[in-house]
Amino acid sequence: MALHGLRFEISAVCPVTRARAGVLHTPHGPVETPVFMPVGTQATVKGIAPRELAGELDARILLANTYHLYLRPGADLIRRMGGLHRFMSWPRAILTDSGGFQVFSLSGLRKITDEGVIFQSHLDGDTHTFTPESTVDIQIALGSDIMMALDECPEYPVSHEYARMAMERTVRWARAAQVHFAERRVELAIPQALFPIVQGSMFADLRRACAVELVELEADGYAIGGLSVGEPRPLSLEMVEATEELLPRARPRYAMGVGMPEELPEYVARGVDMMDCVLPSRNARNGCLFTSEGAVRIKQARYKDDPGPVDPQCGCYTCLNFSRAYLRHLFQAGEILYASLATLHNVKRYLDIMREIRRAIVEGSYPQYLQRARDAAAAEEP
RNA sequence: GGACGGGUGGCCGAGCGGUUAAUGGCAACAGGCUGUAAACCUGUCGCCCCUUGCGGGCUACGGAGGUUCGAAUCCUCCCCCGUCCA
Repeated sequence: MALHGLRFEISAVCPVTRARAGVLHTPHGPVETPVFMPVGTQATVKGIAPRELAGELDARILLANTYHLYLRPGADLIRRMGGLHRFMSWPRAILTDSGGFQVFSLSGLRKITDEGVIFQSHLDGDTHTFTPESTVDIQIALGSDIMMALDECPEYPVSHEYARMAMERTVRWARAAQVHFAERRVELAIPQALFPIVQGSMFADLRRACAVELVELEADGYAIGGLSVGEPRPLSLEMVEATEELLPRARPRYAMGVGMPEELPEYVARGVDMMDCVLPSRNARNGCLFTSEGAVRIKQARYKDDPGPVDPQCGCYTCLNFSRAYLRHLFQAGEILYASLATLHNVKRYLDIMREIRRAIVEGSYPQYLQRARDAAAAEEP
């Protein structure tokens, strides 16, 4: 049995769906799952202070990005400043993405080889190389609680042949990362965890093959990556279904980069414990607020003189104190407070959804919850 | 009173005889955003018409005339605005 840096306790299991509720015991505190992890790419969830994240929002874990922090301000600097937690004054858990997604999204600036990725910085064009080993080292320097193995996230659509090649490379990289990490873990006596990432594009056979290979690593947890890259929504869920049953039940599963609010219960129903997505924060800044009654595009003229709160059901600072008219005004005026208030609300919405989901699982009523969520989502269809 | 410089679509501002309903920018409006190159990007943006495809009609560059096949662009007068000189 592998030495797990991360204890995962399953506290309740849905008798009908694949959903389960648990607690992830990280070096920086417990994380109740299913969990949504707000994205703080550059060591900040844009627009929200850690005081709010840990206080009102009560987020237990954030995402940060290896690629961005490596380029700026540099992993070594962050290490010298006491590590990422101290640097950004976030005492709770942090998961760092490996930079694999940037390999995908910066496709014009990179070259993939078996050894790793050669890419150009989007900041100054400098050439850099990421290898499975180097990204582990960077993440160790950052001091994240959960590190991700370097992977290749293919675009969509892609041929079966290419998807297979990328998947096999991702498996090789995951092994290399795991071996390197195992050495470093013993050497440094660090409590961090490392997740490999299941790839295989939208081909169930490749997803399964990948999962089988990765499970042999006896990793701390498993991520399902390469979703939400432009494919039809049902495909994402199918890929999770194809993968999930092969992953060890005792380990956390992380669906990377998903999803829309109404999709969250669907992933959980398919056995996903962890998710992250830029939607709540990015869409907030771009004028789209998620509410219990669907999306409110606060930038629309119809809210110009709307005195009501963004979401009457929401108890966040924004909803308790400000009108839609005021928020729209702030958005129109380009005021920085808008981003802050809007992001606070959207992230709260996501975290609230996850808390509702968890409560339903624990109470044994998740199937009913899921049905209600589906009905509500269907009612909001145009 | 005189000398210059100006008045362009919601605003600023190009154009200075013809493919100009009129470059740009801003504003406005709509849409998009899924491990964040994103406080970003795309589209629309005079009015009316069969949504018919680079389609048709009307009204437009301070006002009124004029020159010309053709004018926001040239000429005349008038009205405003700015700067300077008395």
